[in-house]
Amino acid sequence: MAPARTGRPRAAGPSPTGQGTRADVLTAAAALFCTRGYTSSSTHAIAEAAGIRQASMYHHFERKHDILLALLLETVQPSLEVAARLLAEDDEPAARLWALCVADVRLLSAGPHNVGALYLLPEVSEDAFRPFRERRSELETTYRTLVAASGLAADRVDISTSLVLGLVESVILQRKRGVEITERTAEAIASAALRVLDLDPAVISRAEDLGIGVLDRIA
Amino acid sequence: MAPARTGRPRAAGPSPTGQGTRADVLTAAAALFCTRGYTSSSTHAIAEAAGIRQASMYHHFERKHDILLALLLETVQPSLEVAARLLAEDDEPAARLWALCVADVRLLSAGPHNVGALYLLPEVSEDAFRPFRERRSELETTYRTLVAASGLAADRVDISTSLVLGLVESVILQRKRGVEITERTAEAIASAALRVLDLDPAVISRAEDLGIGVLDRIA
DNA sequence: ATTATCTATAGATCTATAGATAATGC
DNA sequence: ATTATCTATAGATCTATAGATAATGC
Repeated sequence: MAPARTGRPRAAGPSPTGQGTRADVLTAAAALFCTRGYTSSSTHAIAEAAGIRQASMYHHFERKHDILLALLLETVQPSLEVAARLLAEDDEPAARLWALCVADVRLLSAGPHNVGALYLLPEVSEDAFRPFRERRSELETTYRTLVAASGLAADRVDISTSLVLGLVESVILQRKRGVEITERTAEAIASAALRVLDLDPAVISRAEDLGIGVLDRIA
Repeated sequence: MAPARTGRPRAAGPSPTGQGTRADVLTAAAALFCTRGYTSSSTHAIAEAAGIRQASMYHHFERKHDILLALLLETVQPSLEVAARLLAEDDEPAARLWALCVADVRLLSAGPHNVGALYLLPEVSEDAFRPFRERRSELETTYRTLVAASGLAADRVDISTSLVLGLVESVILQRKRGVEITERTAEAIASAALRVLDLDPAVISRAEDLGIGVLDRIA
């Protein structure tokens, strides 16, 4: 969205993103929330980085909560879309799980800020962020569905799903440490996920091969 | 440490832990920091849970920072001790790595609070917590050393170490979701770590068998 | 006398609201 | 007239310090 054409001009110069004030605020808040956390990032600091005065943010967001909620939802949304498309495909579950892991690692690695770190903020368990937690829970259900369909003993589905999620989420901690995530890393994580499931090596090899095709089709 | 025998009596009754005020404060702060985070937990809220008035905390801790730092250091300390002992052993590296994973998962699962979550707080990257980050970095070095010694291609050591750490740390996120971690889970995670390294299945089996003995000896 | 607590508060925030202002649109 | 910004500020914090107080120890 282009900058507004009406309204009092900014005192501090033009929009840093050139995408309008809402985008300026979200970009500034993402940078601060990912590095310093939510409560420690004042609305004043966000506004300053967005190139406006503190009170002006309230023209675009009713409360500070709404800024983080918007960021969380726009972060999980692309993952949910990939997950929904994968659930509708007919390929082998292991190949689709591999593809989901690669896609999620790519999304977590993309962009200038480590937006996955938002999900680790303690404030996310507050009431205001329930809409995000529900979406996030849907995503985990997709992981669980694909794990279960990969031909695992039923009593290992829950723990295996957690371990797969742990591998994917490890890129968030990696980025926190400043490590750059490459496409090679994404595929290494997805393959590690299949090994964690303890599938037959032949099944794993084929899932990796098929997974590339699945990704091309849906991502 | 037993409650103090001198000093003005508390207005709010006896020490909740029965271990003295310092322990009361650390226990109260652990519960709050793990669930609501650092900046969101006021010194007033900590003091109230500890059974004293807000200002009385400053007799035991110079600054709020020092409370979190103490918690972080006492959380990483037992892991470092296990790691140091394992480095000094002669067993196969894969068996020692398996033992380190089990021991760390046990430590992360122990206690009433999810103290591992402290390590995920964004405030931990502030200057005041550098002493903790240094210890934590030593621990990661031990993981890397054991991974490297397990007979891996040199160009896979870094990524594999990150994945192993990710698996171990996944118990922090598990506990956040309310999942109880059992001994069976601890061993499942350690074994998953060896599979992530893509070691020969026979090597993995033996490492698991030997690992139990290593644990008995050092933990 | 020493100690650990207490009450009171200074000074620095921080969020959100009220209302003014300076643009464009009609 | 509408809009998006601005300035100013109310009211609610929150951390850390100052100094009083109520115990025990000697």
